[in-house]
Amino acid sequence: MKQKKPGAQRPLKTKENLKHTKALAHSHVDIDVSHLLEDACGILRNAGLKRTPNRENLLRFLIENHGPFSKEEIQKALPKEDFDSVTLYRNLANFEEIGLVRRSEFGDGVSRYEFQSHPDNHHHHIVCTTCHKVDSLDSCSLPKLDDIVEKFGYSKVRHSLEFFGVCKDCSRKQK
Amino acid sequence: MKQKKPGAQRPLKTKENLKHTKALAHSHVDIDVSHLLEDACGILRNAGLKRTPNRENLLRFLIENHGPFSKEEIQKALPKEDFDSVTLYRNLANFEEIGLVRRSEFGDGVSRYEFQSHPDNHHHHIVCTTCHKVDSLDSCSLPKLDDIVEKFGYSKVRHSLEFFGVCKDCSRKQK
DNA sequence: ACATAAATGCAGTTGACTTGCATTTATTAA
DNA sequence: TTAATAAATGCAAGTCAACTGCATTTATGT
Repeated sequence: MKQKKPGAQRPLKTKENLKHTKALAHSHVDIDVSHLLEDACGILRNAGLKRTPNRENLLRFLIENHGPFSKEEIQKALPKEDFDSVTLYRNLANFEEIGLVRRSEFGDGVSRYEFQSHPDNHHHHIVCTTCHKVDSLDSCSLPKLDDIVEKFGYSKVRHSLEFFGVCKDCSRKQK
Repeated sequence: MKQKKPGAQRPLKTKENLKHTKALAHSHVDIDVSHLLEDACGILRNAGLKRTPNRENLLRFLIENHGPFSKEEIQKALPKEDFDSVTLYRNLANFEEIGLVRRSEFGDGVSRYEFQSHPDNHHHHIVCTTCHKVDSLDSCSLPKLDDIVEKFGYSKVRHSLEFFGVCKDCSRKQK
């Protein structure tokens, strides 16, 4: 179950594009964050995973900030006593497995992760091929490229659409 | 971007047999392949890239076979005197840059490449998450997941859709 | 508080992909 | 045809994200 990535392009500059929407003391946002965090921890528990400070900090960061983020970006944003790289990778993999986070790849050899409050909470991204900024697109339907260009001011737009599933042969064998 | 009429010659590594005007008993498929190859080489030339035996063999393989293929798969299929890995990577990168091939990633850490006879010849893939077999899907519009499941016998289908472009800031700077 | 299964983190490994550089080769001009 | 030269090649060595093994620590149910 290797999930390695190609170092296809150049290393990517990880600058600060985190949204610091840190909230006021008792806003809806805070309440939502707490709620989402508790939900997530419930899912952890159901999956037989422990609620560790590492995981809680990681989850909180992903819930409070709108990704997707690379491991590098996550590490910079977290308390440095947390997050040996190995632990971070392992937790992200765990979270992905139980559906708490979604992993994306943008062709630069780095995986990026974002919180997924619900499996149906599915959307897509547009990535600047120059500065690597990532914007999120709403729905799950294929928007017209022109609309995207217009709405976000992007030019030279291309897209990549891949489906993943279990083929007939494999699902037969698995039975 | 047409260049010249194809003389439809064999792709040998010896350089002085380019005048073999074969002509007969070949199927439409062969003719198409030759034609596509000549077109591709014209694009090479226009891009200032040389027509080497390596590149010609690589192009022919990609034209004759329906990818996408990993570097590993390509290497196995080609004459072993061709294709040191480095050269292969470099040529694939060159081809991608001038639009002759399209690179895809399916999350297993390996880039895959396929011939793209025309920039508009754009389609998508469905990948078995178990055996990694890849099927191609026709058009460029978002098919209904159910249809795919039905048509190809896939189950547990998910998809990934990413857009790439140059954002407002970057295109401003580039001017 | 205890037992224990899971989580952590260091060190070391993997593997896809790149880079540097000396050599070879396709192309263009003489 | 040949000479000039810019590009292509290929070996060795490097890079870097991501992974594994294992000894240690810790969360959790009893």
